[in-house]
Order: sequence, then C-alpha cells, then structure tokens
Amino acid sequence: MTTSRSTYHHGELRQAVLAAALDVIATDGPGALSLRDLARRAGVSHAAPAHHFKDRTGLLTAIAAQGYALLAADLAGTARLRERGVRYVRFAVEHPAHFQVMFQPELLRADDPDLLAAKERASAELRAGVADLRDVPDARTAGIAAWSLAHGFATLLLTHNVDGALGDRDPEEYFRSLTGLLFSQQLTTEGE
Amino acid sequence: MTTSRSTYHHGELRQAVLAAALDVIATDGPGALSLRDLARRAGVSHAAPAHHFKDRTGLLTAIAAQGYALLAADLAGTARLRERGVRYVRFAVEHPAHFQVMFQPELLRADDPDLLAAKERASAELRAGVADLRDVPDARTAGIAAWSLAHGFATLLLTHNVDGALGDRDPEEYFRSLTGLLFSQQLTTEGE
DNA sequence: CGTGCAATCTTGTCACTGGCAAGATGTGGA
DNA sequence: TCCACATCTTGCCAGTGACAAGATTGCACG
Repeated sequence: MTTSRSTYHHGELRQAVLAAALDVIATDGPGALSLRDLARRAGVSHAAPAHHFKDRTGLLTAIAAQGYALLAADLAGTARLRERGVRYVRFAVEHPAHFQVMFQPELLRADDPDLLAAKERASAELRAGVADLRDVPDARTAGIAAWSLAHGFATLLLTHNVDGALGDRDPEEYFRSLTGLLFSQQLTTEGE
Repeated sequence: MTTSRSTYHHGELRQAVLAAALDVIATDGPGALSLRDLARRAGVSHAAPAHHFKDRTGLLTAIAAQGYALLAADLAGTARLRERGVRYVRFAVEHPAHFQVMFQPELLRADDPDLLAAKERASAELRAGVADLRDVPDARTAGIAAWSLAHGFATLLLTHNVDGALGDRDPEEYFRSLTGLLFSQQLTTEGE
C-alpha cells in the first residue's frame, strides 16, 4: 500500500479497491459502498476504479465471485458433512463481506461468467458433501436441509441474532453442538 | 390511492410511502430505495416523506418494526414447533421486503423504541415455540437450531438458491418434508 | 532502438439523491 | 375567532454513479 505511488499507474489498484471495499462492507454493509470513497482511499482519481470493475455492480459481482471461489476451496478441505457445515459457518465469520454480497442477488450481475463459474464450483462442493450421507432416500432434500441449517445459523450469527445464546463460546463449536442435538434425534420428541 | 388529491394534505402519505417502499424493495432490494422516487409515486413533493420517517433509515426502521409485528402475530397462531417453522417460511415468502430489511442491521436505527418492542414480541414467540419440545436438555440451543433451519431455508428461498430443488412444489410443503427428514433421524447415519 | 498500441489513470460534466432550512397551507382546539 | 401544530412545499448544498474525452505509461513488435 505504501509502495511507490510516484508513478502514474497505481499498479495494484484492483486489489487495493477490493480490499477497501471488503472493509467498508464488513463494517457498514454494501449500501455504504461508494466508488469515489474507495478511489480516495487508494489515492487515485474518482473514475479510476471504473476501469477495473465497470461500475458498482461490477465491483460487487467481483466480490461475490471471489467469495464463491473461497468458499469452494474451504469446503473442499474435508469430506464429512458436518465438518463442511462447520466450514461454511467459519467462512461466513471470516469473510462476512463476501458472505453478505453473495446472497443479495439484486446487487449482482447474474449473468457474469466469472460469477457463474465460481458459484457452480461452490455448488458442486455443496452437493458433494451430501454424498457423505448413507441410506437417505431423498439425498437432495437432505442436502437442502443441511445447507439451510448452516446458512441460517451463519446469517443469524452475522446479524447479531444469537449473540445472547452464544455467550463467549466459539461460533464453530456452538454449531457443532447444535448439529449434535439434531443428529441425535433429541428433537424428534415433538409434543402434541 | 386515487382519492381526493385536490387537498393540500395527502392524508395517508405514511401508508402510501410504506406500500410503495415495500414494492420497490421486494423487486430490487433496499439499495434501490429512493425517497424522492417514493414521493413522486405518492404525488407529493420530494421532502414530504421526511416528515413521517425522518430519513431513509427511519423509513427502513419502520418497515422492520412492522415486519417483526407481523411475524409475531403469524407465529402466535399455532403452538406446534414445526408449524411455527412453516409459518416463518410463509412469512418470508409473503413479506419478502420486510424479511430482507429485518435482517440487515446496518440499514436500521438499532435503538428505535418501536423496533425494539416489536422485535422483542417476535423473539418471545420464537422462544415460546421451543416450549413445545419435550425432554430436550438444552432447549435454548435446540431453539437456535430450529430457528437456523427455518431462517436458512427462507433466505435460500428468497435468494433463488433452491429453485431447482423446489421445482413447482409449494415452498411450505417442501419445508415440511425437509423437517420430516431431520426429525425422523435419517440424517443420523452419517458416514465415517 | 524507436514506435505505435492498448491498458491504465485523470479531468470534466450531468442527472440524481439525501438531508437540511425556511416558508406555505390546512386542521383542530381554546 | 385565533392560535398552535401537523403536514406539505420550495430552494438549496454536498456527495454520488456513470459517461466521455484526453493524458500518461508500459509493452510488443518491427
């Protein structure tokens, strides 16, 4: 960041803008994003970022694509379904800006090739995780159930809706105990 | 909507702006919201909405508060946990704009009294739903699990991430079968 | 060793937005 | 009647995204 800057070209503007954007989004959400502000932070003119991302939507689409790529890589690290869920939650905690943007389609260019490719890779990893299940008649629905659980917990986590229940415990560990509760069918004793 | 309008006062501006805002948000997300656009739709001057909502954040906070009130009322309609989950999903489908805004804290005035009160009512209904469970050692964690499942499915639904798996089936019905899968412990036969 | 070309960045501009201040208009109560 | 208040209007300013046109730089190719 504190490199040359005496030259006309920035050299790493794309990365600089991306990093600054992630900072802003993680703190104040995508709505607080301003291309001109990002340009100021990078020490370039107000129109410089446009050359790398076309427009605001382009920047957010690039972030989402990067997010899906990161998520796919994270998920690929293990074969066990529950551990994949833990990694899904960890991804949301470690990359909150990516996570937010990935799941707000209105912010993105839906037909962007990079985005589609990265999303497909992450989706494939998600599906592969269900292969870990045995003797499940409807594996696809089971996969949606697992995804819903992890995604819901991650979302509630980032929106500070489980701060109280969490206390000072580690989110990942809490999610493990949470899945343990489900998988040990203690929830099956529903009343009525 | 097509009432008088010959008078200086609009009369129902607050409701008109709220309704228009919900339309815009449901279609293009909260980011597409423009107070001036809402004013134009209502046929009033650009500064008129500010008197009812103070500013953009005020409008979104009012929407979130209304959303929590609606959700609390919906959840109160049944005692069974699974049915409450179904209603949670139904709420998200029928009030997508409310749902989106409710879970984006950066858009809201966190200390707004109306918002806090409505959120507390919804939260109480959520907790009450867990009372339906029997013989569960950690009811609080079980509640978070149930909430995560419903919230995750609702979110994935609204972000078009389960369109393929859903086909032409009813979302609520699909969610029922999804919980059935979990509660019948068929997911417990995890490999490894 | 140039030289032309493409990528990168700058400057200038426009329409639009949110928010504020000051004034106009209508409403209801003392 | 008349005054206090809520509601709406007009006018304004700074900030923003997008676009166009031009300046600067690095690089491939002769």
